[in-house]
Amino acid sequence: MRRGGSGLALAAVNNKQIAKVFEDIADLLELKGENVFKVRAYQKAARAIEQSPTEVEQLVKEDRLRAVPGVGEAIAKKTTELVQTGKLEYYEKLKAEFPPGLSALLDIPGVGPKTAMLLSKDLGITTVDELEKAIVAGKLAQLPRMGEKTAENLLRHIQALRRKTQRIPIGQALPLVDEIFARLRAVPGVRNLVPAGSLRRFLETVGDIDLMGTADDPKPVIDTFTTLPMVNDVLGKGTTKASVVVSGGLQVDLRIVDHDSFGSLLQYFTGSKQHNINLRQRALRQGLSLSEYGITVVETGKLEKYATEEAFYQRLGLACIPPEIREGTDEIDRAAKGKLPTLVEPGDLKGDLHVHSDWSDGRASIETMVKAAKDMGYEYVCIADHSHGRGIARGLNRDRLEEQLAEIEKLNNSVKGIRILSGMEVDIRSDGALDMPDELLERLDVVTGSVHSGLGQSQDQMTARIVTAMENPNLDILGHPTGRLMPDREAAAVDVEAVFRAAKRTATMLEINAMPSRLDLKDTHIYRARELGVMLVINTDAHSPEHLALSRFGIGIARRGWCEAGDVANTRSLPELLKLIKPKGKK
DNA sequence: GCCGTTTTCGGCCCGACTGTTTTCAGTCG
Repeated sequence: MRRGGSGLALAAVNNKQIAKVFEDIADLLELKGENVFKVRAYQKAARAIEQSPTEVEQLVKEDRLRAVPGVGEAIAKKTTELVQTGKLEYYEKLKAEFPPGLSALLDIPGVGPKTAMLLSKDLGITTVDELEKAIVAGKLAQLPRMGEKTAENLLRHIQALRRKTQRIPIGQALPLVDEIFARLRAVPGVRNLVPAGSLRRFLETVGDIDLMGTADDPKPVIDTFTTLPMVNDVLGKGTTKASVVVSGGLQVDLRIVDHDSFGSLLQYFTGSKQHNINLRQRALRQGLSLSEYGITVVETGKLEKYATEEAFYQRLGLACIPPEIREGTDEIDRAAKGKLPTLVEPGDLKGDLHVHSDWSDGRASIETMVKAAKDMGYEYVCIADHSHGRGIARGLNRDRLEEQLAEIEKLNNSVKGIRILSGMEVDIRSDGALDMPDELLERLDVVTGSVHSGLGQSQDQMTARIVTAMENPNLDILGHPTGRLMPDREAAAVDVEAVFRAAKRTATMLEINAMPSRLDLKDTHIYRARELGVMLVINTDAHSPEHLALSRFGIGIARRGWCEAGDVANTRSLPELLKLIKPKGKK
């Protein structure tokens, strides 16, 4: 990243920042009363750019910007200006047309562009605080189409907005859903309980939870749901759906429908929004109109119901698209051409290559961890304790590592049905050196290298440090590559593209760390790594036997990155896995 | 502003709710 006071300095602009500019532009154009389709074009481009697995800076360099869906001539030109100069004149001019802060009014549910402009023009309101004061002073009712009820609702929404809880990580949401479902399954006649929305698509955080199900009689299911022990507040309760707030402030919606229309409903509520828009656009060309109720043949007006998503997609000439990739990129085209990936599944994993024991900071003995791995049905497991640089984690020095190797050998003779691989999660020191002599690392089956200290290094330093480590022929896997720890620690400044290219060159695998607080190799990272032909590995970083089951999170995020079993090293049988490690010239 | 298995122009997803209306505009998911 370059710094400097001069306007000539090139600003590094990341995808998120570019997307934010286009979202802002969409808001401002909306306020301006521009053509809604133009507004939507900016919104669509913003989303596509945010989700782009490749940094836009890279795309500009390679002149591939137009390949991003929704980016045409005008937006490509603006993006290029933004990347090259760090500024966008069009945006600056547009912003100057409105009082600052006005678009923040759009965050209030119930306030759209028309209302925001009305408030600004007639009452001079440009901030949320001013709006609140005006409502309390009873000034709102004098405006056209604004009654007492509207004022009351707006006030409530403003207050709710202030205490709104943040999106919660999927690592917290999923166990909560498990618990709710366990209780709802006890109700007779209930079937098909599944989460929908962002949770089903396995987004790393969710804003609320949508649950779906079918039942012979919805009433007892709804009743059970609204009286669950974790429910703090019931927002609404009807014959087929209910909304509650659970402890922690998270909203959970449950919808119970007939068995025969479940497919279209689930499809609709799974989203994503852009996926559904694209799907409907395509359906219209086939003379079909889609809704949550089913598929309507436009010509005859006849509604067809679908009990399963498979049948729903099939009617449109498509294979059923896995929820994790329904993000409105090119998944529909791929489905139409029969070129959907066969995504990796939990049952594909044959081992875990990053497991700690009580030799360092794990909570269980090697034997206990190994038996737990065997219970998972694994063929192999790799003990990877910390190196001594991690003093706080009781990292192993060379003597204790020697002892541990002897212990593993002993256990391999006594424990049957699973192979214990020797390994280590060795610290990558600040200069890129590994925290254990090469002659010892050479003797290990699998070596994972991780950055645990000096996380504040500059991007150039951090990138060079990691690349240096990967150039060590003894390093097989780069552990938790960006170091993000939710919710407190941001990813380290690292040039992901450069690291991935170095991984390819040095045949180093990248770890998809399944620990829900990490998941630091993100969906877009995974997609890009695959594109570059980098081998991935899904590990849990388990510190106790229960942690081994967290692999579900690694699988979920890998699926969002379009990962197939072949992209993941630990879906291979042991001999095949060892072949992947060999080419680095060890032993 | 984007985009093309009818189109380089003329379209652009769908249904529901709310509050204010006397037939609907605005907003949401």
